[in-house]
Amino acid sequence: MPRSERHLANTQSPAHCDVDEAIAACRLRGAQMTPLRQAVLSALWSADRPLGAYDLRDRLAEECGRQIAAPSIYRTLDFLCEQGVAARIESLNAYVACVHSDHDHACVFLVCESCGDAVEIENQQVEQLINEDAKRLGFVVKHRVLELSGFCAPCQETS
Amino acid sequence: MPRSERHLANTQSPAHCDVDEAIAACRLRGAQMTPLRQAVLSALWSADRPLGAYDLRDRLAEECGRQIAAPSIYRTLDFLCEQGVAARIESLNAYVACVHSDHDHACVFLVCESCGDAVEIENQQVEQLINEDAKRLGFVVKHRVLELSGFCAPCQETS
DNA sequence: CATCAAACGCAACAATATATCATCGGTGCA
DNA sequence: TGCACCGATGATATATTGTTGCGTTTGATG
Ligand SMILES: [Zn+2]
Ligand SMILES: [Zn+2]
Ligand SMILES: [Zn+2]
Ligand SMILES: [Zn+2]
Repeated sequence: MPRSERHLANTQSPAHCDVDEAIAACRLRGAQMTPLRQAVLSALWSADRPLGAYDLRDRLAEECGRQIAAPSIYRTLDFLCEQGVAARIESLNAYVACVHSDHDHACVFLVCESCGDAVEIENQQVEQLINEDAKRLGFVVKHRVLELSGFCAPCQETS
Repeated sequence: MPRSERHLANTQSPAHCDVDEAIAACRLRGAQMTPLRQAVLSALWSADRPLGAYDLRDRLAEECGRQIAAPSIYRTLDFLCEQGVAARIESLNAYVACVHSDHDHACVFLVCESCGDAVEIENQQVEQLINEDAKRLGFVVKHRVLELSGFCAPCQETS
């Protein structure tokens, strides 16, 4: 199931957006949504799992007919992550479209070791607890990496 | 301040161990604590920041007089992480000695973007909340990646 | 149109991680 | 003793991921 339909099955997070909304939101913030940036974001939305930078390059190559160089891919991904419409999953060296890009939040990913898919959830209580810890230590948080790896429900049945 | 003295300054986590205790604990579990494994773990304990696999290789080279190949380093680090006496920080591609290896827990790291150091804390409430989320979705958690990047207290004063 | 900054292309490179096979040393056993 | 076995390590090559530097193009703006 591609990311664009995934929210139908996710009971955790009521607020969602789609790729067009994400693009519109970036434009509203004054960001340049170039063809490449839109193409990369679309590719992430239509993927059924997190994509590495080089996966993305190959997928775009098929669509565009030409090879886009690695630096362009990385720059584009950096941009999309800064805009909050995509996110990097550190434990996979891969990227996904954020399904909650209509509001500020810390993405939490459940990454299945069997099927490779990553589901995004949100938990404001966790965010708050972590912020309190950081504050107590005088640590100013700029970015949060919250990833759980394991086995998703469908993959457990088949084992 | 190397990791081996760090606990004196950490008000968060009362329970701590040192490198010798960690080695002893592995032995009790029946794990083979070879010279290489002990050397790598000691290097992590005496480091004042997370070390990449190749950093470790270079440090060990100075001590041992010979180059240890990358695969050996990675195998050793995998072993130490499985034993719970070290941990990988995904957002840095680097490794640290775990300061709470005397009991099971999810490591939480506060990673400073300025000085590069990572302080480990523990938060059982966060662990529990995350486990509940996972359970609700039928997801079986095998591993948790909880990392906050930002700026530590000392580094804020100097900016 | 002229100007300027941001985005992009391109080539080379660096850093991180893995695959594969050979070797070594202890353990158990004929 | 001689030998098969197994886990740990060594060694080489290679794969994957990410970056730097620099020149060119693009597009917004006046
Ligand atoms: Zn998100
Ligand atoms: Zn799965
Ligand atoms: Zn720990
Ligand atoms: Zn710092």
